[in-house]
Amino acid sequence: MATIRQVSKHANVSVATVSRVVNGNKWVSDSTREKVLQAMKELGYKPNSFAKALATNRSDTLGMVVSDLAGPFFGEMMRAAEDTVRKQGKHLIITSGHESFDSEMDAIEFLMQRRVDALLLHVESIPDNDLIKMCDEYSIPIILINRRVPELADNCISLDNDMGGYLATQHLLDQGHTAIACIAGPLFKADARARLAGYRRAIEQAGLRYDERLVIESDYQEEGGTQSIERLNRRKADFTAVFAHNDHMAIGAMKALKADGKRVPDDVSVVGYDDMVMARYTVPGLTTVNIPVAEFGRQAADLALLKLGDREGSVTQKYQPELVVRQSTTRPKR
Amino acid sequence: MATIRQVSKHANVSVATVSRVVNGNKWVSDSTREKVLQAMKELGYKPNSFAKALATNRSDTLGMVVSDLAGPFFGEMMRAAEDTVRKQGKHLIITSGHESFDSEMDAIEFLMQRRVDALLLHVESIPDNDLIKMCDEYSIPIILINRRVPELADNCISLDNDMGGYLATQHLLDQGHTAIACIAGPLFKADARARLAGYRRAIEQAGLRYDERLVIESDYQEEGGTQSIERLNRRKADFTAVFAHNDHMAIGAMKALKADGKRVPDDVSVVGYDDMVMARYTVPGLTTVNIPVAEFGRQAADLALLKLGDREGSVTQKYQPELVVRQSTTRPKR
DNA sequence: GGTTATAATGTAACCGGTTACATGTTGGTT
DNA sequence: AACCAACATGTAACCGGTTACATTATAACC
Repeated sequence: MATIRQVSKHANVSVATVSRVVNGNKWVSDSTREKVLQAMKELGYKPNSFAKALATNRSDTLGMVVSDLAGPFFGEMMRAAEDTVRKQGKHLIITSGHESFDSEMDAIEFLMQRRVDALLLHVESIPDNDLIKMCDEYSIPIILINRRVPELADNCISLDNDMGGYLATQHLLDQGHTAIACIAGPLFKADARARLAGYRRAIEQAGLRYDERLVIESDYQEEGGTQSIERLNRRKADFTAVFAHNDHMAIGAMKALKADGKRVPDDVSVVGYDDMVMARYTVPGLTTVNIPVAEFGRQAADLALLKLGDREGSVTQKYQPELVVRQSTTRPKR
Repeated sequence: MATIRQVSKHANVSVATVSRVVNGNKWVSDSTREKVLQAMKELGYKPNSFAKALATNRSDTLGMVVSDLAGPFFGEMMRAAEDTVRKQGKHLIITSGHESFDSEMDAIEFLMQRRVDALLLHVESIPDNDLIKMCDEYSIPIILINRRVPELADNCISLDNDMGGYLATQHLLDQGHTAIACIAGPLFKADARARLAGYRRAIEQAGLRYDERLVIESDYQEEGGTQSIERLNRRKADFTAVFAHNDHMAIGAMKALKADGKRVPDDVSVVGYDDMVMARYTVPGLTTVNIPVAEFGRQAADLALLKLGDREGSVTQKYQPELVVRQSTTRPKR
């Protein structure tokens, strides 16, 4: 692969001149520019990004860590982030954190070795404190996606999960439900806690009592949703509606209800959370809370570019979820 | 950020010695090694991957181009490829080709500038000829995923699409269908042509006549599936089963059939292709052809590593699809 | 003691760009 | 003719690693 010196020889100019042509510096006469471009084409010259990054101490690349490369959630986010970054002529390197502390740290290490200009992190296993330390230590912008660390508020892009839980519950209350079960995500996760808080807020605001027996802590898996219904049954809990903290669990719950001979929504209404693709295809269609996933990616990238000084303006950092009403909810029939 | 020279000063040794410690070279005494490791820790030293890559002319990184970062198909593939690559201590940079020629070339350009050690390409818009030229020009392994270019057979990981079309059609024939419509993908794409060829082979092998009026060329979109049924109706085509070249179109077709008052599978059986996640959630569950997506990613990575000499053994390069039977197909009722 | 093999460490050129600074050229002013 | 501004181009140091080769220290053998 041709180097800048080969090009300079071939075009009978100095390396500095070639560099100027490549970088669009204006101090080059038209005739020289032509000569150089010609030489570049003839030799198939492509600048070596390593040499460039080494010399400039800039990689023009942002790094992104996601929990998992598969899954609709991350796909949309990555796409939006990449689009945004590319429009600025920069690039995005995406790595997977595999939802484990070591692996997430590994991924960050890798990106730092590549000297990325900024980090977009969607990490779940690294505690707040380590993140705070990291922001101190590394001198590049670090954006946290779908996470809220008070000390790093300026670097967080997060969803108002409390509001989401509130919306879902309020929708059921509006329809006349008064006994609403809640299948929660693992409560060590902040988003599950916030969704639960929103649920509770709606319940109490409606003048109802918050009943712990109607709340089950589960695991965000479909199977967990199924088991949660069974656990509710064993508790002999009485309810006409279920709010699950994600769509997987909602689908699991619907299966369990069906197995019990209950009809959705006639006997029990169900609301999910996330609006995954499949929510459109279940029968009945799942009423759920939409997360603006693509927005997350776009805005995280924008925020990073902003901090790098490559973009002007400001960035919204907290998003409002929206309720998507389908067929899995209706007025209680009894 | 500390450099190797700072570390060498701090530990009172030469840069060569530090480099030896970092790279696990054995010509270092234990006491010196200790000293150096200590210095590295104290300064928080992280090797600059650019400098390293520049000096060694190796990046220990593979590049991957996918059509779209979102979508379950690519997600699984990326994950499998990344896992495989990481196990070899290397890394993967993924970029999106956005299904356009310019964009795909762009992505490749970017990866070449990063001097990746090999390319894993899932591209659709770059013609065979350009790919062949590329393989000549670049001196690194280039693996083509889900594509079959005869001249580059050794670098292709592909699915036997002909077999997939055959399997789907044969399944319907086995159940007794004799009038099977086919909603094809855009025929400028090789995979659609192969699936159609498989369909035709099964039909003719069964002693039936290949009837062009039962074949519609569509666009791989859900809406296209819907329209295809309408077009078949306008042609007054008579059929008891439909084979769609992907699940999106199959779902669109089912909707159109339902709108026509026809029941699936009692009046018309439907088979899709791809086994996307949603195929499990449609009603009735969609019979479809499974693509071993994760295998694609894994094997593409393995093949590249093999060619780089970092792995031994051989790699299967053509995969057999499998039929997944669900509830959308049954014996014809008339 | 001299010779030699082996281990441990250092020196400096090199990878391929960028860029501060030096130098050369041209045309216009006074 | 002398001077200067503006433009065009070249030279060489530098970014932070790797590594061939040189050098020195240590032990072993005759």
